[in-house]
Amino acid sequence: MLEAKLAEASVLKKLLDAIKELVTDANFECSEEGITLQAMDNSHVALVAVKLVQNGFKKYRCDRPMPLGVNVGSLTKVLKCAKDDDVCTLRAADEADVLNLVYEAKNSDRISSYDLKLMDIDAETLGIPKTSYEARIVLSSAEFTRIVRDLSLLGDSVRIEVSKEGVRFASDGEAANGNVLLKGQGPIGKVERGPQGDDSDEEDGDAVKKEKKDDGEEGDEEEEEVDKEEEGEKEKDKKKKDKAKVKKEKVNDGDVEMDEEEYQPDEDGEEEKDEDEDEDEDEDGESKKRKKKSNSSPRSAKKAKTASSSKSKKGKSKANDGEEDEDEAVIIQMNSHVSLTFSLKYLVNFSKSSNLVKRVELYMSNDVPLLVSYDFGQGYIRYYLAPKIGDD
Amino acid sequence: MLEAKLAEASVLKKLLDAIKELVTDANFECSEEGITLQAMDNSHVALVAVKLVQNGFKKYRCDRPMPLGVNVGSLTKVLKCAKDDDVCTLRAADEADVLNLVYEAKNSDRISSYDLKLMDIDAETLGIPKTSYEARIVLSSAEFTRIVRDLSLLGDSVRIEVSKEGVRFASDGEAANGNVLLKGQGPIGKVERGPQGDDSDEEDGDAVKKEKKDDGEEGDEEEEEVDKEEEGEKEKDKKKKDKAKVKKEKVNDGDVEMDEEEYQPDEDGEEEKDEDEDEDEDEDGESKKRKKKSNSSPRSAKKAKTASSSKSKKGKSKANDGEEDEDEAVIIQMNSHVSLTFSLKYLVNFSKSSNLVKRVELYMSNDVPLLVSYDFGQGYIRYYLAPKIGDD
DNA sequence: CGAGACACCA
DNA sequence: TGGTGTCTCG
Repeated sequence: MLEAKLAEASVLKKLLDAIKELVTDANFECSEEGITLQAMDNSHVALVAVKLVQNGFKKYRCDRPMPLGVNVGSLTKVLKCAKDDDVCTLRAADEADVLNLVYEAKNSDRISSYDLKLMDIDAETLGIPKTSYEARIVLSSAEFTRIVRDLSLLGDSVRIEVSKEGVRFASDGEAANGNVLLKGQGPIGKVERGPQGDDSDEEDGDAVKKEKKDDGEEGDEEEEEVDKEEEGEKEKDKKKKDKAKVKKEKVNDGDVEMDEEEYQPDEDGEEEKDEDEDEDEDEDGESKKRKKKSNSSPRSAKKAKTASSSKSKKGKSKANDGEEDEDEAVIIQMNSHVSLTFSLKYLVNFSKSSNLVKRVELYMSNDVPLLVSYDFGQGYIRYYLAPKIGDD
Repeated sequence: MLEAKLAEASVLKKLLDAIKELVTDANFECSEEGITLQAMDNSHVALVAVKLVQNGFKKYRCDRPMPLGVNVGSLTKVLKCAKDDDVCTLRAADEADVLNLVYEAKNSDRISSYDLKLMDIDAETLGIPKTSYEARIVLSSAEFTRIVRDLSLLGDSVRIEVSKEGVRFASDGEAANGNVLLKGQGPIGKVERGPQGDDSDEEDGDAVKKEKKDDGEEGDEEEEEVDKEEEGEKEKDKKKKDKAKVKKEKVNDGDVEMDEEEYQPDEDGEEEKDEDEDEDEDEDGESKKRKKKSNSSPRSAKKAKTASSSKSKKGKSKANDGEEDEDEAVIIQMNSHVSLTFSLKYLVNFSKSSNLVKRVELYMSNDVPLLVSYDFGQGYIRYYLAPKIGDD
């Protein structure tokens, strides 16, 4: 028995709008912690992971874990029948073959009820790729949308390069080449943490296939071999980082809002700096400067809040003028130089989630899938996209 | 000789936008009472009737009845050349082969003149179906649009069911079933009147063909036989109702603004309650309560106003807070349980008229065409749609 | 201003 | 039935 009441149907509507062109069928996994969905896109290049946490619901009850296999297109249609501000209740009996959605108008003189046929979907065990990264970018989701849309006019791929200079998005096309450089707010610091969530333990990052790079002419120096040997490197690397992460989170337990400030980068900053890149010689210098930046990071306070964070954040930014550019600031954290090439088609698709929340986070390491994370108060939607191989 | 001056071209524009996809050619019948248009849609399933009453014009003169056969698409194009707030004058000489449209900008520094070629169109004598109904629903035209558009995502047909519970729109589709229940404002009363207009005398309700029901799996218990025998019932029924209606209209003649209040439901309320349904046992009680509802009915005052009613109404609802939900309230009147199935495609099409006026009225009786009526101050646009047969 | 939806056309 | 153009919505 599942009964989940959302205060506003709009969240669900936006989520499904965001994934409907990526995924045709998917299981909504309901458990007492909330509802999650994980699915590969149809070409198995991208992976999408959605979570709606239990306490983001007005009311939530799920007696025992149950997968609800839905056709995403059908669910999207049914959700189109909800007004954005309708109260939306999802119900499914155990072993039910339909998911019942009830929409109640705010003034409650209209009650709509929809029964969506459920289907059995093979629960493909999807490995979520590694959870620690060499680079983390936080920027306005609207700006991210704009960048990938702009570049998609020129070419099919974008090379995302994180360096001390900032983060550069570059695309080469038939008619024109273009690139966008984001400078970042303050000095570049170390990557302070991976995405927050409960899927940190799943470790087989191979669910997202490597995509054959089909355009762009630069840097094919390593190819597959590096891919293999990096895999080994990453494995060790990840263990190290997980250890570091544990320490970090313990420190943060005392004061969640201080997580960025209290984090000690010196240890794992040195540890994590390992492979291919050799431009990190002066990173210690940057680490020192970074402390100043961290103190002014708007993200630190926002990120730790749960549930209604997006609302409260908005109110805050209205209230005090000093932070109204909070949505615009670009935060760049980097342990080592990262350069990856991705299909713009997917990134454009991912960026549809920008209507969910003002900020988006990008996590990258060389030769592993990019993570694009939209964390809204009541949960998150995350996309993983394998890089095109052969990028420099 | 016809000369008809409209204060705002927008009315005509909207009217033609509303019918242009339903009708390709039609006669505008001009007489001293105004201009009417009646046409079957191209597949002869739906009938559309438009009236522009004489006193809704800024100036109106029509010496003798004349039909103006126009290609609706062409007229639409010509009307697109008018700005919404242009003063629009229609002119046609007797026996003319063109209709002249003149648009004068409000500041009158621009005068446009268009001559639309006329054509001879067989005046198919169109029977308007019966004018008294077992159920009457008045609701926000935007909400009606929304409901039929939502349900059209799921299936091809909608079952509209009026009961004491309210009015339910239900559609079954491949992927999902859905229904919308509107509760109605206040207790459910008797049907207090049919649509107001001058077409009450035309009685052959068969102009709108019965449409073969092609989907929906429930309730085929009766089929054709009932259809036949109901036809006889309706014939008697209609006579009774027409009598009642005459009486009613006489009452209303004295004070058109009071038509709902002054109407005495006891007589024809009893008379009209006749056939199939047996859930009217407590309707007398409801009739008494209904008076209270009627007094607060926003529709009564609004309906009778002419010309600029929609504008003034809007201003009013802004001005005094008590009536701002005037546009949202659902009024349900029912003599007996009604359940009919219609093609959503047509209803969606009809609902395009919602930009003409905030409220729409639905009139229904079992096994006869649905009437969807948009009454704006200067006239009306009404649609008749045959039910799919075999519905329960 | 972009994108989805809808109608028209081929 | 699919593609294209327009329109309205976000």
